[in-house]
Amino acid sequence: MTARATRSGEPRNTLTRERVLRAAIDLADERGIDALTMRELARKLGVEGGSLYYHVAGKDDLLDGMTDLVAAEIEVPSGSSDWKEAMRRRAISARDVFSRHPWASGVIDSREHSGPAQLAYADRVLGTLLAAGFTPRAAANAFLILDSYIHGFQRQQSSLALPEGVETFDVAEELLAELAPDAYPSLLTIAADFAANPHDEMSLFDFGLDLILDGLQRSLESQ
Amino acid sequence: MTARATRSGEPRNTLTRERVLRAAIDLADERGIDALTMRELARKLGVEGGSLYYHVAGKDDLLDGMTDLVAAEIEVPSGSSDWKEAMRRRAISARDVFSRHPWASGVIDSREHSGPAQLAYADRVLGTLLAAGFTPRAAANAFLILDSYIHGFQRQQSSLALPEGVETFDVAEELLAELAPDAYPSLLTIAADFAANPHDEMSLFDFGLDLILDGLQRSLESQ
DNA sequence: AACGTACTCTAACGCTGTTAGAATCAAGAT
DNA sequence: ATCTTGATTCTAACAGCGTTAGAGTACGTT
Repeated sequence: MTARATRSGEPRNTLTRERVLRAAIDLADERGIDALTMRELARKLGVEGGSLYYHVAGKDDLLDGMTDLVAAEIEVPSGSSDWKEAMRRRAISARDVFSRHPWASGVIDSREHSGPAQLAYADRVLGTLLAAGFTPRAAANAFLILDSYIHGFQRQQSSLALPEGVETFDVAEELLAELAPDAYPSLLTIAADFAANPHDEMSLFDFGLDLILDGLQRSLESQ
Repeated sequence: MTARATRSGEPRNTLTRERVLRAAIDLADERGIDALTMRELARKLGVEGGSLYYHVAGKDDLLDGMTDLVAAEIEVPSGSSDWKEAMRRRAISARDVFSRHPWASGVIDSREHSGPAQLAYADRVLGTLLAAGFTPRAAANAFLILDSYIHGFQRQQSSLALPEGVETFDVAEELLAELAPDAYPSLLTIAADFAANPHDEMSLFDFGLDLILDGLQRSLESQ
């Protein structure tokens, strides 16, 4: 079973930190973050549970490595003169990445260690804002607002914060109307509107994104 | 030990769902969400682990109940004519609540079921926005942006997303300067600025909050 | 051919959430 | 007073989790 030809000098058939992290990301993508267990990950790699600890310090280290690899997927602004367009592009890129890895947003939120890719990402974003004329304090705040929105949007996509794991707005509307007709009238109005006028995910995201970017621009001009 | 006088008709010395939830919140407040284990919670209540399952369906139900109780602490807008002031007040109230219960923000984010208090909270907020003239879609987006900012701010307060669990900016500055002097220049600039000009938490929060509220008002006027 | 390092396996530890059934308690009915 | 009944808690175990120490294996180097 381990009879793999070793003709070339490259290490053959042996695990790597990178391979472990990639497999972990795949597993979390396919079956959810709760299915990511050390033994299950080992099984996916054709290896026994304890063997992973040679390449990874523990599950915390595993999660940190995964999130940093995901952060590296986010397209980072590079020398663009238009800060607004640069922020829009990186926000949309981040949204795409988090949509490919739905578990990542929540894991990043709960983790306190940042890897090099996350630090580089933050550094480039903040650098773009500073270059645009934002004060350090304003740049930090702009970064916080934008990133919070991206994460919040991802969380909303994952689960609409409505009872019983409802997924679509029309189902939510029915459920609300039956369960408590008069208890949550505004919630019902919103659900009904979204059920009647379905928006695609992209335009919904852009709506809030442009609002934030315009607000940031105005605060920059009056600074 | 269980010899408690039972003179009045009230149930004496017996557990309640409410009491279990309150004790769980206290435990999470005092020793962190990771210390909240069924056995530890039981010990705090002077009872054995399995006994909790008579009052609570499981740990998921426990967490859902806790978050809903916390959500009930948030001051909700009531019949105010000024939507902006109402939103500011409830945002600040929410920030205070999440600052009293630092674990709550993360738990709410990772949970998909919303209890009655959370639904009522959302309903009142959305109702205020709708009454102010926001379209359903704009109201939903405003809610998302504001709530994301509140959660994001809380997360930033809990951990500044800098390496090694750094807490204050001046320590972060030193660490960055030593570890990688030229790797993250903008991050260093920000850290240096915050170390030199310490802002209190409140003014930092208000800074971003006002920016968002102004942006929302503008989008309402041009709607 | 033997060595030594790099990698993996095995087996166990303590901890977690959860459950079924026995035990206990409080109190109303007879 | 005793019996009965239902509500509440205890006991003991289960499977699964992350983690670790030490034994085992493979393989490039000498």
